[in-house]
Amino acid sequence: MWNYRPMNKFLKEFKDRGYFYQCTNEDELSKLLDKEKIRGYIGFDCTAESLHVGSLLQIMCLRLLQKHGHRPIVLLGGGTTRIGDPSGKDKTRKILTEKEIEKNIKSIEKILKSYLDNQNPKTKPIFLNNYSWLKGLNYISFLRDIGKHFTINKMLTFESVKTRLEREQSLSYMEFNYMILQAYDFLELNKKKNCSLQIGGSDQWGNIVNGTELIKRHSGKQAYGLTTPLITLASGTKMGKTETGAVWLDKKLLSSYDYWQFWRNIDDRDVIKFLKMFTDLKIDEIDKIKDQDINKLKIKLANEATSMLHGKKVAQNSEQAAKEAFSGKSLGSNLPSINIKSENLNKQISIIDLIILSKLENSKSEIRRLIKGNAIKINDKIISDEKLIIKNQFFKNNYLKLSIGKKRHLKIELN
RNA sequence: GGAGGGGUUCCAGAGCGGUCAAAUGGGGCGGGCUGUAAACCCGUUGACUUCGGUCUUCGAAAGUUCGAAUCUUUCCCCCUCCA
Repeated sequence: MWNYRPMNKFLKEFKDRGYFYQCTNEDELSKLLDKEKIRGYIGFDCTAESLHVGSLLQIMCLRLLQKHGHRPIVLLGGGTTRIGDPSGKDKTRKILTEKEIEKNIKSIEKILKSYLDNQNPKTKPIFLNNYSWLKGLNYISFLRDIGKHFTINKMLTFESVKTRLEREQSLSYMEFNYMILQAYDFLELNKKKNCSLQIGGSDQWGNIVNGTELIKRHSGKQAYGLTTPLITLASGTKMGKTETGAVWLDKKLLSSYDYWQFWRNIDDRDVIKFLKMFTDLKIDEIDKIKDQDINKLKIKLANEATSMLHGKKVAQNSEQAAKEAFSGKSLGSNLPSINIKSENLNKQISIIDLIILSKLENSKSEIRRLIKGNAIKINDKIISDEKLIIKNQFFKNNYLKLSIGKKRHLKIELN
């Protein structure tokens, strides 16, 4: 075709890595990105105390913007979290207190900073909290300036609203306004920060389109939206569970060892896809190695993903710990560990109490069951007596390795 | 406003006076097989236990009964249909 032009590099990589789901106007966005370095934003909801892997794809998008010389804006939804996004929710979610939200924002910001390049002045992320402009809104002027651009007729057609109404589940006026506020955020960022792109998960499509349309009507400017697909695992389940629960991007909530394990245990069928999505390896590099031994690839994935969050050293330690833990014999000096006081031993602590103390399990009945099922090991020896008293002899150089099942290992240190 | 149906253990869903800590399926956990995968097979899945049992659970409260998830009353919440 005579007017063929290659797709913008950012967009191409965005697609190649599997981040792409929908775009408001792909051709024009591609041209714009070729022409200039832009600012793009992603909003993060601050309902939880930290981010988990569910948000990792969005974070990767921010990194990709940086990589191509664009500047990411991170919008922390301090204001909108006070309202609650009804998208994908059956019920009104619980409203958090101001304090909780502030605390969440701080810890989320910290995580994002660890993923992004904060040095390059041209691409370093801009952190904003929409509470700063939402809190002072004047109701009447907001209705006149912004409200007039929204029709109820249209708003009622949005999926998030429709499903609520269809199921006759109440949707409060407060939540109904969420989409307007998010659109307003985009307008505000467009006006004040010259932000012309919003990226979000596919469930945000409606909210994003509202934003670009509002900008068009209000300022006559063109803005763009991009969405990422919902990641589903080959097994059909939602991404983000480990042996212990949610996969937090915060070592206080999930140890780096467990984080590494999460990636190590990815379903075979998802490995290449995730290498593309969640590592910095080049696409052609991944294509070259994709026929390698699947377990090597999983280790690579785990190392890459863990380094990105916790650093290379920690990733290596986790790999080492895993090797030791699964090869069986050695103590696994890099395993997560806890300390117990030697007085506890003098008090004749039983195996059950030791496990309770370690917090690996919190039900004594469950521990008894595990013992019956040959699941509990101390220093790789199966424990079959639930009344076993733990004595000093179990500790080698003040260490003891406690295992539950094949995957949960803990180093217990005496002091 | 009128007429019905329902709220059961993580979820779905049976039970409808004692044999019910509650069928079955899913999920979870553990074991086996393997590759720390998937699939498959087996076990387990309220808490505590001196392993004899004990205690707490079937929307909430009160009641009937020797005995209630099961019957009665009141309350709360959901759903379907008709206006």
